[in-house]
Amino acid sequence: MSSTKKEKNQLLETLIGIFTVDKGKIKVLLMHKKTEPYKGYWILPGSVLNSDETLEDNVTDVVCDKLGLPTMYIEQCYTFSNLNRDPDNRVVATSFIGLIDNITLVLKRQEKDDVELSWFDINSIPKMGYDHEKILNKLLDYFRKRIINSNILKILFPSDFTLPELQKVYEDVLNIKMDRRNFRKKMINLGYVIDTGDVNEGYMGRPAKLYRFNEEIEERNIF
Amino acid sequence: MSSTKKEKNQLLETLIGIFTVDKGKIKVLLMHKKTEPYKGYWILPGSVLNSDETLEDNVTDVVCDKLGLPTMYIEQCYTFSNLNRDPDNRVVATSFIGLIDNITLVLKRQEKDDVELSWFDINSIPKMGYDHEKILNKLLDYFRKRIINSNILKILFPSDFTLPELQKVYEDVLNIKMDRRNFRKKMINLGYVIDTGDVNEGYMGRPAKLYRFNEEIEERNIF
DNA sequence: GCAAAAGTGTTTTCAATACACCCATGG
DNA sequence: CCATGGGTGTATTGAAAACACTTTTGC
Repeated sequence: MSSTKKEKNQLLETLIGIFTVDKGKIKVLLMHKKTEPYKGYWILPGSVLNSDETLEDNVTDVVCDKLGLPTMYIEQCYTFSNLNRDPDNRVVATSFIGLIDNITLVLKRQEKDDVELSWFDINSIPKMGYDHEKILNKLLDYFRKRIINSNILKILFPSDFTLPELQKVYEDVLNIKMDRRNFRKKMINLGYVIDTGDVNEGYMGRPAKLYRFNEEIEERNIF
Repeated sequence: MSSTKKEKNQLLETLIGIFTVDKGKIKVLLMHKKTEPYKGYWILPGSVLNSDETLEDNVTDVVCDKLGLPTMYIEQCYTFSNLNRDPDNRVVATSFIGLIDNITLVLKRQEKDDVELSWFDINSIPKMGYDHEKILNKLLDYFRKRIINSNILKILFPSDFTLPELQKVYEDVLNIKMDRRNFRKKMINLGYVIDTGDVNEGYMGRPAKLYRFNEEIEERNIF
């Protein structure tokens, strides 16, 4: 609302949508805003760019220092420059996606008690502050395209996984249904995944075989 | 882009790679720099962002006012933030591709005598100033991806064209060779182009049929 | 009639799709 | 033995790829 105390001409900020897979669902990490404007709303984590760092360095710093997460894979998505994005200043935002697998996340996460973070299912996003819902939607579009035209999901499935697990995530993100047999054929015959020889015991029903992504495969359309 | 007298903390600029098709070749429009630094080098057109405009508005203004070109189709590509991009200031650059067909270009272009512009074949780029060669390469990568996963080339072929012409451009940009029969089959059978019923007379050899892009086709992978 | 450039048809291969039954485990 | 979930095979369709000869024009 008011041009309160910030310096003028604060120009560039980063915003990051961090995605992980938890129990077969894609989640995004959002931050609860504790000050006006948009107090009580959820926002994408981010930070104003300093003059001595690149956007990518800034994002990595935000991830590590502010959120207490390990360094992760990031990709730049889009730069937003609408005049009224921020009620106080003219701020241009460059958005990123960040991907981290749940195992690394749990192992290397350091709790920060000055920020309230929460993981949201990408199909039920809460009320967001600023234009962050629009930005998150663009990040999701970008993520979906990357999932279709690459095997980027391997970053979220680094260790042994089952094909039904993987299929559920593809179906969840792309919002489609796939035939189990055809999915297996594609993944195995086209060489995207490799049978580890192990099985996933201790669950209901027949144990599933465990696979890992084939690192040798070139970047190309999967769906 | 800057000279030695600008204010500090000049933060954000736009850069645009404008592409057109001329005589079956893709060309990019570059500007000859007349002042230090990088005097005599070629650079991508662009301009510093004002606080009262979006990046997209800024690009459109550059295109119209500085270059004397008609408003054209643009897409944002990538934002570059290396610290040493510009020797004088810390400048972050958001890059765009611009596409315009040669007929509209010739009809609506207004000459500006304060800038020296030249079209370069994308396969023989001159020595460029700043980090613009790196940025142009990224723009070309982006453009190639868009050509593969959409029928964006239709913007450069708005009026009647022949399939051999179109094929040559695909081959030129993607640096591949295609079979004439298979190319025709794809374009016609999958509905990307429509036979206008006219033919291209007055050239050597058998006259070629004229086609136009099918506007009804949804965005999807072509190659 | 010949040079130049464009048009055309067939076969093979392989991924995409559709579809129904059997298998391994836990309780 | 039954409920749960995972694994498997076959037939069809359609695009991709490979490949050589004929047609239309200008000169």
